[in-house]
Amino acid sequence: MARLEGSRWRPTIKDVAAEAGVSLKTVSRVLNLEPGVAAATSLKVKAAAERLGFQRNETAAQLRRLDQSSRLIGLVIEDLANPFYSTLARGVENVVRGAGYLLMVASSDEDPTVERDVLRALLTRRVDGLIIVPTGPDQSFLLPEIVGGTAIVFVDRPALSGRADVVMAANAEGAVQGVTHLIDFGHRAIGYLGDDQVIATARDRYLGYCDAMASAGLVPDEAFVRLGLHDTAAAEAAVNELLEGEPAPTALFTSNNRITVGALRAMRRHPTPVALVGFDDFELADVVDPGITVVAQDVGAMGRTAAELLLSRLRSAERPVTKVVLGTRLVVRGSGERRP
Amino acid sequence: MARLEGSRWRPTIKDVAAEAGVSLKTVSRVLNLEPGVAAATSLKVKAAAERLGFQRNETAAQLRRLDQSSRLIGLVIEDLANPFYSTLARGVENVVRGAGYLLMVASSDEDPTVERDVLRALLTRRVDGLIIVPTGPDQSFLLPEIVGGTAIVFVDRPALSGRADVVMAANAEGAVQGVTHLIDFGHRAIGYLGDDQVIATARDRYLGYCDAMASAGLVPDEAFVRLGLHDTAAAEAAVNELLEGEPAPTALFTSNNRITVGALRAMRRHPTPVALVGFDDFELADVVDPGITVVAQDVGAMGRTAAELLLSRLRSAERPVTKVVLGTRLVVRGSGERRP
DNA sequence: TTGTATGCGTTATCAC
DNA sequence: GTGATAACGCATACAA
Repeated sequence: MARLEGSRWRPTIKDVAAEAGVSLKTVSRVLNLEPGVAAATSLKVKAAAERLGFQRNETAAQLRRLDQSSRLIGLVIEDLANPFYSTLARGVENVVRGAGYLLMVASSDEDPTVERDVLRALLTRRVDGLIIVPTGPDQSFLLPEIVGGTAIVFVDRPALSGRADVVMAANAEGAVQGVTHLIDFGHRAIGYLGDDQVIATARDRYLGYCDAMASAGLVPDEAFVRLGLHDTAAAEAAVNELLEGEPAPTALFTSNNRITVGALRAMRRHPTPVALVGFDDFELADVVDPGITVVAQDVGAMGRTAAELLLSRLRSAERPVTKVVLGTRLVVRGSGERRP
Repeated sequence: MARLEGSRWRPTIKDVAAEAGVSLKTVSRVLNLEPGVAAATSLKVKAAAERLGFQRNETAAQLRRLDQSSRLIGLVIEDLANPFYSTLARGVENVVRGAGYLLMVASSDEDPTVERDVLRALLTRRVDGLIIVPTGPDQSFLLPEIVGGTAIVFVDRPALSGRADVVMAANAEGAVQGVTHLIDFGHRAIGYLGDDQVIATARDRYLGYCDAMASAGLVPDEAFVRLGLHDTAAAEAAVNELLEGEPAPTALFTSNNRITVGALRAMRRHPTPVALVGFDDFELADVVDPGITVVAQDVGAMGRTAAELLLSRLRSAERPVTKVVLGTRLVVRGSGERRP
């Protein structure tokens, strides 16, 4: 097959200037649409640029510009392959690209070390702003960056309370909503499946579960609570255990999309149907039988909101720090309305 | 709430040099781990950098470096929110980040104009390489970039045949496999649901369908073929039409993940069960009842392979152009084994 | 309307 | 071992 020969040479505005027989500055003016260039000169320059296949080196331009802005936004999420985060990322992308920014994405895999590494990498590239799903308990190493002029918005989970903008869901309230729904349908033995409690959303949702139970005068049976489930396989195993227990819960609250999927796998193999409400909506929730009742958050809106906050922060660093809490919505589909 | 004051000043190596009482070049040597610096000097410099919170400006470094490499990879896919592409993206990310590159992602929404715009934006940022799911019929505008030294790998669909590396699935063969499976189970009236035929994968899979039918001595009934379906809603409507027709097909081949989801929605409302085989696996394929038989491709592997090809191209521009075709795998789960 | 000189933050060259 | 100086590709200030 053919070989690719990269000459690795790219024309600069200097080359264009020589080609057009004008000065470097005139080329710069034409390319930046600055006024004060004769129409004929402009045409000459454009033709020369076209002939040479000139393409501006945005990296060099950024270096010299007064504001040093890179028009680059960094996004750090847990896992790009998780539909929750990819939907979030798409929301962010739509807004920032509409404003002329390019998006750099990195997955942290919930590992604070990885998170620090990718953040450092993004910062050395001088991104104008960062949208971060924070991992671990302490993001204070980012404070100097905020002072240094990098805009930062946390999303899904709070961090650097009061020092950076945050967009998140009403996690506790949403969990209360979902668990109360199960209680309203007559359930008392409600199992709870949750992620690692170091994750803020996991803590808040578990609190919501406890609150809802307490409000109904119920005491959660510790045997029905499984925490620290971080993937579908762990959730599947935990649900299997719960359903095989004696007594078994009559209902389950699965507190994120990974856990709900794992639970569905486990429940397929169990003859006795239990009620199920999940936190997070997912694509086929309406297709399985029965449809899965969920506490839905608008993940795309969460991403868009975070991006808008970031852009607004870029425009005015003086705007007061904002925290946006997006409401959740109970979507009734059948699985949550089974009676004990 | 608090206000954020960005002083917008960042220390440079010049500042570090002054702080450490050495020359700029010595700081550079220390930061780049170049040999020939006294241990004491090195410590002094490191301490000064630490005190000032120095962070190298990678953008400036790139500008002066001889190879001008940015350690940036651009990825252009159709839609980041589609699990197929986000899984692909994650595969790419894992490989390139492991090699010290950062990933810039952009969705083209299958629009050639958007594709050109984001590619131009990525190229002005001087990405070292591009991984592209090509949209539209002509990517020849990228040829100068290959010559200019940008490595390019196309993924999922071929482009610039023989001039750039490609990773794709065995689309026609996979479709043959799926449709033949339905034929083997006694189906003759097999409906085909496909995306817009300008998309290479859509064309190839439809060809596979036709081939499989022909091999069995069957003539596809035009009334059973619906093309140009680009989202779940369109697929759902098309399947509704097919299933309400007289006669209706006894089996369906849905040729991508969007279409399969739409078909499942439609089929939920139809009493007569039909057989179904889909192209692309998806997360809950084993959870719905019956499980969905699919022609699966390893999307993560496709992303990883594309990234590895790209890295290898970055290492040697002289390597012959390569085309990798990844096989598909029929996953039997129940929906494709219903008899007419 | 156009051009010259300077500098952004870093790496490269070459001298000491 | 260390440092002065040029240069990367472009924008900026200022001059003509």
